Amino acid sequence: MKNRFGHHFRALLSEALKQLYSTDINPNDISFQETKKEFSGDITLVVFPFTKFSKKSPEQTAQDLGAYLSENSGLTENFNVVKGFLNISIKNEFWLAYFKDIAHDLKSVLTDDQPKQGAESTLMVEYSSPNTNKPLHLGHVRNNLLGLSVSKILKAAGHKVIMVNLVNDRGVHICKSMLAWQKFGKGETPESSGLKGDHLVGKYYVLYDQKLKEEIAGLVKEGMQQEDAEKNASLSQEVQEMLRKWEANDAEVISLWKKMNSWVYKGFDETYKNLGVSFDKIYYESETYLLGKKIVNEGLEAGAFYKKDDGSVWVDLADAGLDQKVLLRSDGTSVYITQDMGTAQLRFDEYPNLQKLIYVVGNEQDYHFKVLIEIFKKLKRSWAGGLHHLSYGMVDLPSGKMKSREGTVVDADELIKEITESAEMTTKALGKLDNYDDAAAKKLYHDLGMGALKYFILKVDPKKRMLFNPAESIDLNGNTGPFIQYTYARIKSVLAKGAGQLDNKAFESLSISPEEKALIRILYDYPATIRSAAEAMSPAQIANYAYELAKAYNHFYHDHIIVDSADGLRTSFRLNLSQSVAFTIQHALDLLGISAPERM
RNA sequence: GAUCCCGUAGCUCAACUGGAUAGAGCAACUGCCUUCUAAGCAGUAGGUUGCGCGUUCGAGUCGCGCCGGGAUCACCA
Repeated sequence: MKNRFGHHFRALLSEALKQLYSTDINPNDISFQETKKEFSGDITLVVFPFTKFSKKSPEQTAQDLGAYLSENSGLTENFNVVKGFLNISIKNEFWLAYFKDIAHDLKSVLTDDQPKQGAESTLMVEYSSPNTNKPLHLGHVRNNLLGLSVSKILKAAGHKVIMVNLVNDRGVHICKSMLAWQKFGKGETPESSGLKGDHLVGKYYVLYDQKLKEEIAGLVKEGMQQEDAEKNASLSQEVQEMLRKWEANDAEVISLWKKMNSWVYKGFDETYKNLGVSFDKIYYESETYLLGKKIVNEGLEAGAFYKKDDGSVWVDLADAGLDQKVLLRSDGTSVYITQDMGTAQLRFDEYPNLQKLIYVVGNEQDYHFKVLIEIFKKLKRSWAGGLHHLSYGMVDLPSGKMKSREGTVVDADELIKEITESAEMTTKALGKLDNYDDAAAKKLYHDLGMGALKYFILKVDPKKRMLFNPAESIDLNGNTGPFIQYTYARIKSVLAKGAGQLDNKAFESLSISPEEKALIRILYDYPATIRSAAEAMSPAQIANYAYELAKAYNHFYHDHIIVDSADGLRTSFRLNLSQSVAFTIQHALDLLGISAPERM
């Protein structure tokens, strides 16, 4: 049971078991659940587990416990027993009292309900982490949306969160686009070509691959073996040479590298802005890739790692069920994981209060992070248990996997553009643009398009692989972002109509309809939903919650007149209820990075 | 080959971590705008939860074995 009164009833039930059956059960081992809607009641206790103590039938046990709880809880209206299920109805007064609180100040209720956590619960979320050799694609979009939303949810749950990005700005793959531009670019720039910087650089990354393939094909035609041709192709040798020069700080190469990276960053900034993501701090791999060697040496001295005859350094993780892993090459240079060891150490040095370091990285790197965590356990770092890989599934297309070589990658910028245009078309077709100036209309299209996209991606459990169907992602009906946004705008419209009629708050005397009670119940669940979503690091829980709430509100809206001149108290109640729902929807959407338009 | 993840309605996803008759949306069909936004509401239809054993009062959920899909197993990142 996620509700707070679950706690109240757990303690009481524990006492009941002691009184009635002389059995000691820890209240935390007891759980209540929501009553299914086909039965009457609010919360349900499954009594089967207790029959072995009561030595009575499930029905009789439920009766006994129900009578006890009913007498002693002070919250119980009545109860009924169906088979082994004890259904308890909570008094309307309880719901109305809670509602009075949130109608008075929902914001405080939300924050008061989260555990008080100070700077000692600082968390760091690393996400996005792009390569600077090509533009962002759909896979990055899922990463960015998850990283942003998880960060916001953790903040809402009372943590201090530092959002960081680790930009992969160096390495062979970066040199490939640099080399191709140098050889074939003829000085092309974003300005001269009109191309967005990251797309321009991406173009040369692709071009490198093409040219290399051509060269290899030529060599093979001349009689060389495929493998030798790949090694001996002048392009791949030049790339290696360029990387060596980069690492040797060669002025010309560094200058080219800086120039092209600056193009990419400008392009990324635009995409990030459209996605609504931001970072508190950006790490660059060019500045961190050498970190970690010291840790390797330390581990070597401590006997946690070992050196092979050729000079390479390894860690043996067999006792953790993993393999051996290389940490330093035989020439002494560092590999990918060495860098990650260094940055992790750096971050815990920089932020001594850091409780958790959360990596938002795709599940193809599950093994990598298992290794990283085991390494730090072996090094006996106190914070090793604070490393957490938030592993998310790949994004598939209806046509199958995204493959950059086959050109089936969905480009992030293109996607954003199309989805915004689609929102524009629908909005115009529905004729909803009275009194909008151009700027407001443009913002609305963007908010709706991004609302559709973000909700579509975030409503799926992060752990699961998901299918991205472009046609469905722009859908605005049913279980979609715009449906929830629409509900918000609709409430805003009602509130405008009832302006000035919210002040009468003597709700105690009101009887409430099932639809109204359902709404209060759902509102009541929100703080616990935030906690649960934070613990699971799952924006999907927030998305599903927002949908449930919007759906319940539309049901209520359909069945009841809100602004009723004949009944001021009821009007005030329903307006307050509507306002609370609007606030909660807006809050939940914000946790997903989605904005709620005032009208649409 | 080894290890890990996933199989729920035609499609996309839920199912409060072992509880009642497995729920939503899309697509299909049927109703509801003279009343606060119809991007809405209500209804019909759609299931042997991949298959088989087992654990127990109870299994989509836990265990074992198959079948199918994916990922990882570089001195790449």
